[in-house]
Amino acid sequence: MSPNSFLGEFEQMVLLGILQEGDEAFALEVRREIERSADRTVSRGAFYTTLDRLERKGYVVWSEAESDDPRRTGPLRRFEVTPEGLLALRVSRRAFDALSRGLDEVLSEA
Amino acid sequence: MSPNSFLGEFEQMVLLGILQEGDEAFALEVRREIERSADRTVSRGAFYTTLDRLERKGYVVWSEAESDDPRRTGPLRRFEVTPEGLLALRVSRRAFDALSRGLDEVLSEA
DNA sequence: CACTGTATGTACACAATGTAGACACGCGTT
DNA sequence: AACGCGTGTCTACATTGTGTACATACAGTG
Repeated sequence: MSPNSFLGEFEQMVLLGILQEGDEAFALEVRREIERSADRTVSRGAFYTTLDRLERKGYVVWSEAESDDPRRTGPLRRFEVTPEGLLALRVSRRAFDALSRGLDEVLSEA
Repeated sequence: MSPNSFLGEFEQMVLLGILQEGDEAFALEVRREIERSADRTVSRGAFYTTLDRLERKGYVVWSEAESDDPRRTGPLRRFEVTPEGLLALRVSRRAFDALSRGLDEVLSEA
């Protein structure tokens, strides 16, 4: 029934990161958010590649933004999750929630 | 800090499925559990491949079991999540929980 | 003005994970 | 013996994850 095309692990994180940043979802801010939350490093290459794939799937869109920092140049991409992206995220979460039901104790660290 | 080697989406599901089945985590039971919870089909090939990879990583172990059904033959694998597997699962979840913080409303379906 | 450092973003290659299809095997039933 | 059913294996290929090297632009410094 479901599209059988699940979001990858990292794709979900990127989507969540964008949502976290709200209106201020500049690419590298999102990246930093993920690094903070997941306690790991994320290379720019990996990050932009994933962003582009999500865009191709129609799960995110972006627009140029200007910045107050005069040193910034180029596009400065600001991202937004589309309704389709949100839906995909929800579908994934629902599956996880169902599979995690009753396992809270096991899954929470000692 | 973290191993930077995240569990894949499907790998997590398999781990969760095994935990759900508890002592009765026979391969195809687990598979059915995932199909139920995630509302999608899972081919045997895909499933066993993932199981083998999890085993190579030391995240699951299995033992043969006999069955009450005389028609059943061959190994009949019963799985178990190792402490390492459980840890990996927790690490992944922690990252997701952190990234999802405050997004409950957005993520719950209408 | 060239030279260096910082901040974005892009291109590309390769590794890891996800997925299906075809194959093997053994037991009951016919 | 031929067939169907329930398990499990092998293998090829698609998708996703990840790093490295590169390009561009501005500010500050000499």
